[in-house]
Amino acid sequence: MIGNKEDARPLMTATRQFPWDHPRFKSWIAVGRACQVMNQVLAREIATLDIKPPHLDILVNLYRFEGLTQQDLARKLLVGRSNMSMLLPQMEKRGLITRRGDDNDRRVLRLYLTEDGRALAEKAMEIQTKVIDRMMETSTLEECMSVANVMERLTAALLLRDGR
Amino acid sequence: MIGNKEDARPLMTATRQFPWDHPRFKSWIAVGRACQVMNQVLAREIATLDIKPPHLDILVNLYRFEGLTQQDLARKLLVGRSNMSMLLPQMEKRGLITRRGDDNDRRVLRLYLTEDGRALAEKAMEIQTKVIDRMMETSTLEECMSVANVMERLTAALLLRDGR
DNA sequence: TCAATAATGTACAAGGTTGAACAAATTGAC
DNA sequence: GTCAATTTGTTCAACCTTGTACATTATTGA
Repeated sequence: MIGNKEDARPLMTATRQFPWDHPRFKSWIAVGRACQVMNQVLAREIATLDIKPPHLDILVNLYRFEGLTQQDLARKLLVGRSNMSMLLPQMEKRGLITRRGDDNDRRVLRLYLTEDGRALAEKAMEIQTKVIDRMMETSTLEECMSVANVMERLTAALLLRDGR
Repeated sequence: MIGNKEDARPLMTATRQFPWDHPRFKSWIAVGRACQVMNQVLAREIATLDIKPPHLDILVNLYRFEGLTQQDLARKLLVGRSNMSMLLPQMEKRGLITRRGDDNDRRVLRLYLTEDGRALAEKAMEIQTKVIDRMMETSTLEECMSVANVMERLTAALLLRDGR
């Protein structure tokens, strides 16, 4: 025989293992892409309200948790304090939120939605819900819950391991 | 009877349905958070190579698909052309890539990794793979593949529906 | 009580991302 | 062949995000 099995095998198994061939790698890349597309679509949709994703996140969180401090909010959104210091004054000037000092701790500013802010938040959440529904309707509820499960485990693991 | 069944029911069903109570909404929020944490951890890890996530994406894609044009690359990464026009000259100055004009179409610039770029890409991909593995090891391979499946369907649906 | 330490919010510089306007090159229709 | 429409890459201004340094206020411990 000119080419026996021992000759051929190494050529196959020696082929470099590229990251993009790993199932976990591929899986995560898909997640990243989905997120990116999602954010772009969401950004386009809420542009009709003249806000962007970061403002949406702020509105939703203040709608849900009134009286948060800037630090609390930054932690919830996983961004830096300085980020809040840039965005919140804008939104205050625009009449969407108010910042009131706390009497017990004069370092902190507590955040509240104004009437306009609350109304805008509701409109924005309606849009957001519609986009998410449109997106996730390609999956069963069972799949959605499985995805949520995986993501929560994974986030917890990473946060525990690598601090914030 | 003072309170019959018809009285009680409305009080239950009339409670406002908040977006964050919808399984699909919650699921998606979990995905977004996971992505955010992941990118932050990845950014910290590859900072040792003095690059940031966007540079990593570029390196990996050029490693895999040599001779892409700037437009091709931008489309793959789902970013604007102008973004590439800002980042690529930096990377060229740094000696990681070369940009050569195409003789058949003198508008386009084709992109190639240099030796340094290729070496850096390999180091970066190693780090990226390690981070992803660490993150996804909280899930079974089966779950990973299910997640990938959901994400791909969802991305396709959104891209088809809302253009790029 | 008083000093060291920590927490909160701000200011600023640096850098990534975008969209619009632009020049150069290609394509297609007539 | 010629002119309009399209494609590619660049420039620019605007905005978001980050990290660092800073001032102010709380908390802790001698």
